[in-house]
Amino acid sequence: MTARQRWTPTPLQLQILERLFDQGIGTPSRQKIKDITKELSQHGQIAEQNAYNWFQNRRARSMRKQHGVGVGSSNNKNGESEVETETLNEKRKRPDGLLALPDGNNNNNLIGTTTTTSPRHEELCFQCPEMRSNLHLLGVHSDPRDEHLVGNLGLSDSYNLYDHV
Amino acid sequence: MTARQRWTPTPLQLQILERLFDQGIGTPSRQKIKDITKELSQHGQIAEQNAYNWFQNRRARSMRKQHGVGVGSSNNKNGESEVETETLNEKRKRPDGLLALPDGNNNNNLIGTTTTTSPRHEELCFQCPEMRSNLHLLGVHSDPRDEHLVGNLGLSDSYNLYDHV
DNA sequence: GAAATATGAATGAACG
DNA sequence: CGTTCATTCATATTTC
Repeated sequence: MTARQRWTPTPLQLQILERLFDQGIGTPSRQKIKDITKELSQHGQIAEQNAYNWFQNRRARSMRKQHGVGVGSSNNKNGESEVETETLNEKRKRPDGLLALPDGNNNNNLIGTTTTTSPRHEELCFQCPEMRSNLHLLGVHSDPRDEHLVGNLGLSDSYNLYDHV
Repeated sequence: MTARQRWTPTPLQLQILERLFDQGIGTPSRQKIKDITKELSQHGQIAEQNAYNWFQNRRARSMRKQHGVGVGSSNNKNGESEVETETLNEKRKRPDGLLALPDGNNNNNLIGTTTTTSPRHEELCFQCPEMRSNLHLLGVHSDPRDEHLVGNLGLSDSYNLYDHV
């Protein structure tokens, strides 16, 4: 069983998540999580728990400047609120113009004992699609069915955005 | 340039780190990390994050040795006497199966030159790890806050209410 | 020099 | 919510 045990968000999903995190402040409500998950499902495999964890991790990572070295940047003792402005931080940085990557060897199966020394390394796996997503309307379904997919996450349904507008 | 993209501890630093690790500090607190980093700074360049990561990796590595991964074949490379009786607590078990994604959508055609004129292929080729690597190298990791890129991400107006302008 | 390995770094998931 | 564990990724190092 070589299935992925760990969810890995696709770039599109990441994009959406980042955007949501950027505009959202804190922990999304449960309904929101469901909604987001539903939308993200259109772009890849995802569960509500994944989205929830992602937001939690994201927030925890954002608030890691004064408390601990935690995981992330080197050391940021600034008192500025990074929660909304961490745009300046660059996490996934790749070194300067050294990205002249060798030809894509599309096989990193390290456990494989076979010597897959395929001499042909013609990169062929790059069909990067447009980043534009047809992510249109997020279903504003007023379906308050309470699914216990992730159990009680302790999410507060305090501000239901749907009711606000 | 071409400097150490990755921190490499000097032998002296490694010595200190190992000694500290041997003392039984399974989880050094942040203050400890700071202190240790201070100490290590006298022997070479280091950041708190480095020390933190080092301890994390060290601990994870030790745990792995004890339990034995048993990936696939009987790839048992035991014989390490370095593992001490530090913290052989019970390993955190994670009952899988919850997020076992079906492999139906994992067969991403990388070549993509087929006559698949399907209109929506946004996330078609973004599941395999090898592609992720290539994408990283190419810096295709989408900019989180790129407005025009995210353009019609379709953050529906319901969500925009957080965007208090 | 390429493959195999060691290991630092990133991150999803879980615990308290 | 903050912290920690576990897994993966990327790169430095070693080996052949």
